[in-house]
Amino acid sequence: MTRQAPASDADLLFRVFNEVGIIAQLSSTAFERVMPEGMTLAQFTILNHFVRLGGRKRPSDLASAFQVTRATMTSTLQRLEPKGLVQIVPDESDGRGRLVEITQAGRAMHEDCLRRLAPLLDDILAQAGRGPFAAALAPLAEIREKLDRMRD
Amino acid sequence: MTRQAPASDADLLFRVFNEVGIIAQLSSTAFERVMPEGMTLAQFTILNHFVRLGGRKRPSDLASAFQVTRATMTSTLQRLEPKGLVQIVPDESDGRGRLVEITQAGRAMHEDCLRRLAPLLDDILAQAGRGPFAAALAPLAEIREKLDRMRD
DNA sequence: ATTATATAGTTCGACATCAAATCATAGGAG
DNA sequence: CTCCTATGATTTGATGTCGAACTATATAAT
Repeated sequence: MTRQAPASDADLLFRVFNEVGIIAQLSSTAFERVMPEGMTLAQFTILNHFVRLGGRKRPSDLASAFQVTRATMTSTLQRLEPKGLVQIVPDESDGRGRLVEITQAGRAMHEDCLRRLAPLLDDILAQAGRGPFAAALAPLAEIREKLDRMRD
Repeated sequence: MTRQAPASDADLLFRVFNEVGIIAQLSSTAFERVMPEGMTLAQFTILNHFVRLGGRKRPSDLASAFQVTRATMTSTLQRLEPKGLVQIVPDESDGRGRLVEITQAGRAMHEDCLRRLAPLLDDILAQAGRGPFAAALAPLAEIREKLDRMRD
């Protein structure tokens, strides 16, 4: 039902990356459609990080945590800060660095996002069940880890 | 090894979408780093479509085939056409429509891309093996299919 | 101390992407 | 035939993303 067996290993990889690309696309736009006006997945991901782990982080540490360039992180932080969702202060111990932390408004926004996301996740679970997700998680984590390591 | 079991179904979905997002990011930038100057994954994907299936397609059909908006397809075609990789002609049977087809230069570019991609795929296979890809393909296809259907 | 190299952050230009608005043509209802 | 709605394509404005170039500070080498 899911088509024929791949003709080669290259073909297999091609198909996996293709599915991954489409799912990333569909899921991120579905997420953003239910989020509060102006919030994006990239911005939410940063708020989520601080809600889970707390503390302060340098922009470059956030960049490597999320596998984006420092330039990308600069850009995203420049949208979060004016909205008052994060606060950025100079790093006293390093004249080059800055430190990012979440604000109360940021926590509230995160809560709001989670509330709005819940029905969407329920919908997806109702449609697909947890089966394919449970089956996909471990192999995806392994692929991600290897690709990640290849970058260095 | 791959962390703890998810605390909830929502958490499971979260993690899968997170892995998918990172893999999509890493793979597309890895692809683009080996491609000829100026070629992107989005552009290659279109050439690939025509090499595999031939014929002519309307932009809106391409858009739905690749799960992007018509606006996105317009933008990508506007980069391919000036490079002479595709040709766009008016649709005689519909005054609104246009028809896209690949050119000889487009086929040559596609060949070149494939040649450059091969070592990268070999690299990935050497690092990760085909195992995780084979394990991930079917569940990913199922997830994609369900998400896809939810859009309508 | 001076110089060289590395690192943190930003800026810039390019591309992909979306949503919303717009324009043109097609097709159907009266 | 006229009007209304649907559809194909484009434009516009915003965001995320990259790589490359740049500024400033830190660290190491001599």
